[in-house]
Amino acid sequence: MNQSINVRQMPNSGAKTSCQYCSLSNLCLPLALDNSDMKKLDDVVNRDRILNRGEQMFTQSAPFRSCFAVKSGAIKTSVITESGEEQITGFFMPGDLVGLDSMSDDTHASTAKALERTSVCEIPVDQLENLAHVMPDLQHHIFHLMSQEIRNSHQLSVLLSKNTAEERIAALLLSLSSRFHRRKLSSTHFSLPMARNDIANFLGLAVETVSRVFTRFQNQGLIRARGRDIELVNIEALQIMALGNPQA
Amino acid sequence: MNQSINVRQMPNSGAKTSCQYCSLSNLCLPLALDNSDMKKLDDVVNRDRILNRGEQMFTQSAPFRSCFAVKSGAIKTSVITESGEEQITGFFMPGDLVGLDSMSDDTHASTAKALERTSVCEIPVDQLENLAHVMPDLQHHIFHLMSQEIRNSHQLSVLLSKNTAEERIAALLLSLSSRFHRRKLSSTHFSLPMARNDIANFLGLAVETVSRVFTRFQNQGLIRARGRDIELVNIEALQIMALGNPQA
DNA sequence: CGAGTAATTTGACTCACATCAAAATACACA
DNA sequence: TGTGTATTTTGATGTGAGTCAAATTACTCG
Repeated sequence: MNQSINVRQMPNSGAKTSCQYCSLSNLCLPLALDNSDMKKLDDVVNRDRILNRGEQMFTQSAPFRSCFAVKSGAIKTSVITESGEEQITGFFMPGDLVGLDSMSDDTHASTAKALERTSVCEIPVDQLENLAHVMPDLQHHIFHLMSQEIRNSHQLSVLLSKNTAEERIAALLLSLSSRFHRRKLSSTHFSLPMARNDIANFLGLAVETVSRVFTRFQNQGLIRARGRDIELVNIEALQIMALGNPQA
Repeated sequence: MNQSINVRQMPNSGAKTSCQYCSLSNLCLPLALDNSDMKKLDDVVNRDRILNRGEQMFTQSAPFRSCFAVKSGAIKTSVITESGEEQITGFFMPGDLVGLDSMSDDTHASTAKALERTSVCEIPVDQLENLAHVMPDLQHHIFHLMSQEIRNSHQLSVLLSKNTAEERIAALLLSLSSRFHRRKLSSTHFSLPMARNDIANFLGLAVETVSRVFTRFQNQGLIRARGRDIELVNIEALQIMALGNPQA
């Protein structure tokens, strides 16, 4: 709507930072692009849509018109089964692209909801597709992101079908840790963006089980947890834990 | 099983049926293309690679150079965890495209193995990407297939984390049924391409559980099963079963 | 700040499915 | 066509995590 505004980028809150100057450009779509291509991308992006905690970014079955890049905050996506149950399919952090599971379909395959106050860039898909076929690197990058998402989902399937509650939670903590790390944040001390309930749902566990495992990990000196504040005390032990029983 | 009839009508054995005359063109890549585009696709496809049962089409971590379209037979893909366990991530039937989880990466994210004698068309990715640049419809179609695969995997996650053994197996049988149907084969009487073991692995169950559920279904008059030969006797009941407990 | 509500934790009990063991079939191939 | 191997089935038993219930702690907002 207002892509012309981004001409001036000020180190100011609420400023419309162009892709070129966005601190996430090394994680997000611009990653693959040279400067001139980035300008074109810039023009189709609607910046700074803000979502409050709990607010939906899009809803399953609603018309699909845009993907969203997370700028700050965190998003969860979930699918609702015919019997009405929710299954969280992913957590998205700054730099991640949300909505790829609906690419080239006309309705959303999932629901996306903000876990905290979150700002996103909206990228209309028709324009993204147009750009992609004049910009080979962009097409390549989208293929890459989508295949990455397939792989993530396969990893989740492995976790769900092969691992114990402890292994799943250790794996999730380590995954979050490495994602924070890639964003230049502490990999050992961070704040969980999601509630225990969401962790439980994502990992196919009961909330009570998640809670119990957290306290068990704490008692074993693997982590320190106060609410959402998490400190990974013994990463090596967590890694061994996450691997599961290696003799199997 | 018998789309090979089309192959036969071309001169000499090992005949290269063009995409244009392939009976699977309405399921496979050509679906999205007009005649002139299809010719170009045709030129990059290596036809009629044959795999015997158990033979690997590609292996996890091996260099990724091609996707494969299944012509006849069946393929399973699986990922191997660091602890050496296999998780089957999908079953692929004629018309399906295998290898999308590795698109735009340089190594395969999974292993693909033939469940029975299988023939495939090999499509080099670099050429596929090049074609996609110049053919918007092809690009669009690939996006579509990849997002479809993300969704399939999400569905699997739902199954693994929310459903009982009976519900999972009912869902799998119905999924196979509809896939046979789309290929103009009987939706109520078919031969399972995979062993009980593969079903168990895919659905995150023990073989013994799969076997027990099959006999239970048979005793309840839902199916008739003799080895891999399956007849769906009461589809409605299976559908209700697959939905899971609706009051939850 | 304090009341009301939501999120998290803890405990007691249950059960669906895994595991272990072994028999019954099916299948490959000499 | 028979023999050895792999697959499938059936039975007995154990357990990890779910469920139900209730206390505790953390938030929200007037």
